[in-house]
Amino acid sequence: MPKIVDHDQYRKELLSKSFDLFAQKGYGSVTMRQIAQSLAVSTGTLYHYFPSKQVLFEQLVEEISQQDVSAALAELEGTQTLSESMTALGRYLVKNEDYFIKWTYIWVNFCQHQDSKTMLNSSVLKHANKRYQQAACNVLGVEDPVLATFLLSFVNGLILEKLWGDETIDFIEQCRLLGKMLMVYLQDKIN
Amino acid sequence: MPKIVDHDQYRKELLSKSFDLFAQKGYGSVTMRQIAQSLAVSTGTLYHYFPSKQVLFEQLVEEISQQDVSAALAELEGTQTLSESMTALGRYLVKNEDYFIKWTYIWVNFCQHQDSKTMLNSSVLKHANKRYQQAACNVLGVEDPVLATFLLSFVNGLILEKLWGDETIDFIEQCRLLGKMLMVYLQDKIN
Amino acid sequence: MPKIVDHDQYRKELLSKSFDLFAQKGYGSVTMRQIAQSLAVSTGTLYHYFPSKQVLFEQLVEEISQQDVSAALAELEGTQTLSESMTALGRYLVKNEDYFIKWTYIWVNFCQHQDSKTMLNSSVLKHANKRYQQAACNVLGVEDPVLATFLLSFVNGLILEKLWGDETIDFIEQCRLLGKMLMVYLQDKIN
Amino acid sequence: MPKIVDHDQYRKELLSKSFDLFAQKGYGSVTMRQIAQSLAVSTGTLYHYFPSKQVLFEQLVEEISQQDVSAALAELEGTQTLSESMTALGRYLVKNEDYFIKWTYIWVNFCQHQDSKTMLNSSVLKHANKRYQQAACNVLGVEDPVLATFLLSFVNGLILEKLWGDETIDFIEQCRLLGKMLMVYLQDKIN
DNA sequence: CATGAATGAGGGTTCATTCAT
DNA sequence: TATGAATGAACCCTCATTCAT
Repeated sequence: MPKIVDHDQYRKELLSKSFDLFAQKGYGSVTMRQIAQSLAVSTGTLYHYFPSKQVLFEQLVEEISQQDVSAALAELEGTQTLSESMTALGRYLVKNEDYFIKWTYIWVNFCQHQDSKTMLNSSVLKHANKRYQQAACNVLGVEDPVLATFLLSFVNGLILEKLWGDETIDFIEQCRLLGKMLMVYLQDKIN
Repeated sequence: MPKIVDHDQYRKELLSKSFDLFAQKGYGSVTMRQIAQSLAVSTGTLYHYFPSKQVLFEQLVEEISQQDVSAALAELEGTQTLSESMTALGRYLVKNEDYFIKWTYIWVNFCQHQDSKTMLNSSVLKHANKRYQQAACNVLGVEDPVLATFLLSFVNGLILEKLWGDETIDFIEQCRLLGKMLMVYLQDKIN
Repeated sequence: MPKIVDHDQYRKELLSKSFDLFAQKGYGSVTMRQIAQSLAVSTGTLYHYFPSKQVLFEQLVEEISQQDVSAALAELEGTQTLSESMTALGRYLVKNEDYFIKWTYIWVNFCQHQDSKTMLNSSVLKHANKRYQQAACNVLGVEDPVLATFLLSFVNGLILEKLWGDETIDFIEQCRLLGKMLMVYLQDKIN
Repeated sequence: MPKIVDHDQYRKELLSKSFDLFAQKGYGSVTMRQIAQSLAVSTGTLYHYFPSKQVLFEQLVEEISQQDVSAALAELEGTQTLSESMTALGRYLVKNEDYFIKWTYIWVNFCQHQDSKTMLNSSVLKHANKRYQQAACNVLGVEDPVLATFLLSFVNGLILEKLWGDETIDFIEQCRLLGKMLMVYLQDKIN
């Protein structure tokens, strides 16, 4: 009977624990020792689960990208009107602000390392993108890719502004504004 | 008499030339040798102008933040209606897409290194923020900070989506959509 | 299970092996690479055992200062008269000439680097000093600090003269001279 | 008319000003920039007067070794008895303690660098040695090389003890002790 | 003569990675 | 499996030295 019941699960555990470190320092500035230390394992063990720093990072990104968006979006369900949805979205952003900022750091880091190499791995990016598009459509209740992109961009931008240290930003206020704009826009479109 | 060099101007020249490299590789993954090589100087010379990699990077960020936003935004002037403004904005983004993506990489890298240290330097961030807010108001023709933030977030988000490799995004289409939404929204507000 | 190494003992082994190099070249002129090479390890290994060149050197000094003086002086025991003691001392110096010269180089280097910094570490110096004083008293068979200092100074000076390249110096002759002087002096004091 | 009346004199001025720096930091740890700065000239100027750091140092040593010993020893003249001479010697050491310590640092550094290279330059050492021997004979009033070496060693040793941080040492007391010992010794020899 | 910008080899130190245990 | 000692290339940075002005 091995000590660790599930090799793969332990691997994922290590990945999720290394998330913060990569987000805070950036890929190029974290060392394998630091990671090992923060995971309370030896470097040898780290290399037992991941063949290289590069791969570790890529698996981390993949892990993030596979976290089920729909599950998260369940929180936004049960809302009837667009207005309610947007308010819920605002609250959701506020609640997970830290996570989203870290998430943004990691993705940006990942892309920064991708475009200097083969963009083969971009499949993970593209796949993630699709799911976010779909999620946006669900939230909006409209199957319009342009509008979905609009929503995603806006949300990304809000996070980015926060990441840049603008503490005056009010996610809820902003989302409410978006809600109003969407409503009058869609209304207008129908007429 | 020493070699005649305008020390400060040369320094700025080196800074602007190092922009691309930092954007492509990220702070932690660029080496001083690479920078020196891409600037066609020796490492010694690099250190003659910058006391450390850290400082070089910080000065680069400062340099970027001091590039005159208003001059750039002059391009958007001469537009009469909001609709025209937004279309112009879209074209502007398309034209400078590469620059904005690099610009985003650099700022994100900068923030990533800041928050592990004293956030004292955030003055440069805050200052830059203010100017972007003002620029947004100018473009909108409305002095509403919430709306300005809305616009900025949206634009940031668009860039970010592009940065993430979504090549399907159409800046012009998105900006036109934003234009429409703003119009009906502002109209509705008046009534 | 890791490689089994007696970390501390190996550290001391490395220290004693680096003694010659520091003595020959001087602190500021030895490189860590040279040290590593002469110890037949990699620089990485060197840094595994010592956090810095500075600390390596300081530990070397400490190691030297802890070498048991009394054990060495046992050689001088078994002598009955002052005259015999001094002759023994002379032979002792001749036998260990090389070591004492190196020893002097190292201590001088150490002091040279101390006085530009906090003299906190001087504890090691003071402690060593005391033990040498005591050893001098033992050799003299007299508990007179002034006389002890006299002896120590003389011995130090002899080494120093040798260090300076004076090959004509004859330790035994000099020590015999010292012996005579001490004898007539002590005799005279009694009368 | 050149700015500097006498090239050679200016060179010596630079040398004597660099004395302290070499003494404090040690040959291997001083940089040409530091020297230039402390001399308030540019590195270029430094190299105008000295072809290399090595040569600068060697010339410094030579300069030291050529400082007229006899002139300095004039202070000890006018003493009648050995006892008086020794007391004068003690005062002389006290007065010039700092200088002698620095002097020792420099010489030790010099030797440290010599023995790893060709000992050709030892001529300067040998020459200096001879003059010190002669000076010692003068002070003693006896033309005995062994006794001269004895005196020199003792004085060297006193300085060395001070250099090592032993602040309890009393040069005058020690020299007086030496005086007594010499007296009874010489007296005894005659009988 | 004097300056200080420029160089690039080399210094101290770190790091991803390997491997004996 | 798990460990951490070991490696050496590569990192950031410094230095003696050169040379255009």
